[in-house]
Amino acid sequence: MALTPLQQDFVLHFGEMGSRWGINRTVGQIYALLFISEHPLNAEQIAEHLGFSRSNVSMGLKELQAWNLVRLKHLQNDRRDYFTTPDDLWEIVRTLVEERKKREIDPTLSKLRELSMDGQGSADDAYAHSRIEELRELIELLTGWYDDMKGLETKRLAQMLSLGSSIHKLIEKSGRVVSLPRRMSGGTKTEEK
Amino acid sequence: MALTPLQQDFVLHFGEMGSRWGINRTVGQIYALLFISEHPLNAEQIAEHLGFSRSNVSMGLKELQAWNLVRLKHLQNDRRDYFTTPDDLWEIVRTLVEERKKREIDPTLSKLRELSMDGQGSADDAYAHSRIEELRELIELLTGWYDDMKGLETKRLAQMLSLGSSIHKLIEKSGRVVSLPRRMSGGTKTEEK
DNA sequence: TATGAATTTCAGAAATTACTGAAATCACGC
DNA sequence: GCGTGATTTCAGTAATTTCTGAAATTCATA
Repeated sequence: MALTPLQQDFVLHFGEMGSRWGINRTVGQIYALLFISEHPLNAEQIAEHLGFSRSNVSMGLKELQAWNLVRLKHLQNDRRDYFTTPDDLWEIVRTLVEERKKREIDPTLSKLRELSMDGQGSADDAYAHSRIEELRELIELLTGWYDDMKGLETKRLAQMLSLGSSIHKLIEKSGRVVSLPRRMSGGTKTEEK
Repeated sequence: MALTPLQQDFVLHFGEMGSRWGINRTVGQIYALLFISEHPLNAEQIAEHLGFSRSNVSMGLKELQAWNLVRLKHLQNDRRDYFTTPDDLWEIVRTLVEERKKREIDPTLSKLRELSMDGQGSADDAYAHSRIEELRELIELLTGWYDDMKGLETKRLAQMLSLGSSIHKLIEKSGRVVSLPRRMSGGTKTEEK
């Protein structure tokens, strides 16, 4: 029942990193444990492995469910909930990015749009307004790109990642027309430094 | 000396978001204030604008300097330190990504490499080891892509972002050879679901 | 609808993190 | 070096977050 040293080390690392990732130690460890467990685990098993109270595990699992990072399974003749992480790592990454965007970017983008509307007149706000506007445009560009990319099937995505920046040579070869940016009129002010 | 409502709103929003971004309220507000201030500010001005203690501002600025997110300026006949954010938003984004990677990804990648070496024998660890290895490979792919992209000049980067996923059509047209992935032998197992 | 296992909720305790004011340090002009 | 102002450090306090055990709730089955 006890964890091997390898498992122990992995789980503890994720616990420590938790704080940097904006989750707490418990949640990090629970996720790590599920990630490297071949079979689904129920809350009690998790509590036992990690030495947390049952209620703490319950809260941690709730948090992970809110992040959409765990899957719920049921076994025959056992009404306890069993948890796993998706087998497909790409799915995990997609979820992680999506959820972080939702929590960390989207609220700010809304706020920027709002401020951008509000703050148009006043001369006192001229500079602040232009900065906010610039920031908004940049974030719109980045999230627009992301929204576009997330639709790609995994195979193509991996392909593009492998190509890396050398893709830009393809853009050049393609006649450098760079088919008018789809998304934004002018794009952000791209002054090269 | 007081902030306009627009500035106030912006600053408070960044303070609130701070916790989600893994920084604290103070640091978030200081950064926001510097970001929308046309001219550099010294620590005392910041403390005054935001209503924090002088020492808190000092710590906040230290943190922002550790993140490499502020620039230090000096004015004629004034030995106080004045702070600004870079004019170029792209530079800010690059710094942000780089620093977050350094804090949030790199330590985990090191750990995964270590565990990947350690945990090779034991049958008990077979599954955990394969999961760890898979995760390591995926992160290597992603960070490799990032390392490659970060060298691009801003103009090209913005161009690629505007193109979004339609780039993949260029890859196809280019003869679909997809010049052997530069970085990894096989790439992560790309099973399409 | 009563039972009991599984799970969640929640109030308080414990731990961590943020913030302050006072004292210490630093750095520059004299 | 000495004095003055700017900045940092730091120990104590405040605020926040995490964690626990006990009580409440849920829910399948008898």
